[in-house]
Amino acid sequence: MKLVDHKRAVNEMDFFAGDRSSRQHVKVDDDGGHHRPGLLQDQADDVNTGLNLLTTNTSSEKSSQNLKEKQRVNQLADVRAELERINAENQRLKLTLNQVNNNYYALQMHLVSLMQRQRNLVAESSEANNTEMDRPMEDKTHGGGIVARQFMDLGEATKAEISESSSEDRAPELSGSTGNTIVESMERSEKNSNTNIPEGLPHPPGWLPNKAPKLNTSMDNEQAQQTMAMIRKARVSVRARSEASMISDGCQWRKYGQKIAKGNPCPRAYYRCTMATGCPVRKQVQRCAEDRTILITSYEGNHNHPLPPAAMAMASTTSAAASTLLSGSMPSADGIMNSNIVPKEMILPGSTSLVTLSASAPFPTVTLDLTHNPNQRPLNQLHPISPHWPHNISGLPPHLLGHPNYNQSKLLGTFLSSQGNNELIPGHLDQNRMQVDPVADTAATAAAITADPNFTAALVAAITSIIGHRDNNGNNKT
DNA sequence: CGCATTTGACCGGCGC
DNA sequence: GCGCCGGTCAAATGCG
Repeated sequence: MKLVDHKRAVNEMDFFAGDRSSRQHVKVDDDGGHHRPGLLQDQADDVNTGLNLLTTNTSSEKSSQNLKEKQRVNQLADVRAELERINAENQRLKLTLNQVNNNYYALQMHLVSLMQRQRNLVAESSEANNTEMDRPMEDKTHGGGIVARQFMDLGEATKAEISESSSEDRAPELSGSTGNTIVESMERSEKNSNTNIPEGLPHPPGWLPNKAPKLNTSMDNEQAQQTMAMIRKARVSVRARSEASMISDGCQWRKYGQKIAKGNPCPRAYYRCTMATGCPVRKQVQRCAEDRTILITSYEGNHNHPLPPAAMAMASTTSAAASTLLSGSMPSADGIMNSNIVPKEMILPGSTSLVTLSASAPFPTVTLDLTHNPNQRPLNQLHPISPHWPHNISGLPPHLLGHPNYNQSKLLGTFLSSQGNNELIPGHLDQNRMQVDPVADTAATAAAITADPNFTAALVAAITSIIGHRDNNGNNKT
């Protein structure tokens, strides 16, 4: 019995899944309502026409009219069914198109990074490659400076890529394009790239690799771990004036804790994203001690699920900002903040928002200050617009940064590669030198990070999304 | 009754 | 080792 049912079901499936022309032939029989596959529309019309011609008395006229009406109803039903089918097909095509787009951009990113690497190879071919072997021990001997050193070494990251195979480790990533987050892609990278460690590159115990995801180096797994850890730790804070207890960012949050933090009488609330089970994103909400009308919201982590449009801007901003911040050649947060080259705060062009790279936090933090009005710009404000900012990231389609499913490690990697291109970054950056001044280098990078038009675009998108949820008085609508 | 929030306890990191 | 602090857990409580 079940077998028979199954067979029938399959037949029906085949019937509806048939090609369009045969589907169009499906008709509902006038009297029984039975499906009559194979009956052509024009044939039905022919029947109809014939009946009309034969009508000579009123009863047959009535019946023919009924038939006509029934046929019209049936035609309508057919059209509706066809519409639904086309809609379904349209949805499938949309999904396919999205996947193709993702793959295309992934490939584009890969190509750009390969070209970048090739350029670096050519530029450095004349220079001696004599520092790679010593660096790990050197790192080890710099007591207490491991983390800082990780950032310092970023400047030399591209050099390490010289002797490395190019695409093997990245291939799975590229073909996949299914990763939603940096973390996910890093985890995949970790799985894919932990073999064949060259003998010439020892890994002393306690040695910590560069933050930069070189993606195809022999130290990929360690670096991936480091980067993952940093990305998990990286934060984006948003300061906004709001009377509401929470700014609306389009995501669903569940409160899991509240604390009175030191130095602020206002309690800090802890939320986790509940839009998907296991989503690692957390956020903290706290009022500013100095100005209770200012709400400070900190985001941490990357969503592991697609986001509604309302949440996309913010989420992409947090992850983009975090990855951008982390991918920059920062010697350390302190290195940036202590540098007299790099501005501590910058105003986004075209907006009144303040972007701060935080040094005090134990992890990299980008703060978007939306509380300043145009007439109250703070000190140290700059407009670091750089027309020469690496085009391989600014050339990305704007929606890419906001795409929740885009594998952001590619942005990370490509962006990193761009750090080594001295044609593109004006000023202090010259990564092709063997000796890189880490302070000047990273200082310029930090400045350039914030000057990145795409980064600012993402920030502006986030700001817009927030402002869109606030009324003229700065209060949340929700 | 189920779900969300509250709140005290607990844990790990860090500085002294 | 100890205390402080930030972050998280989980039982209790509240609410629709």
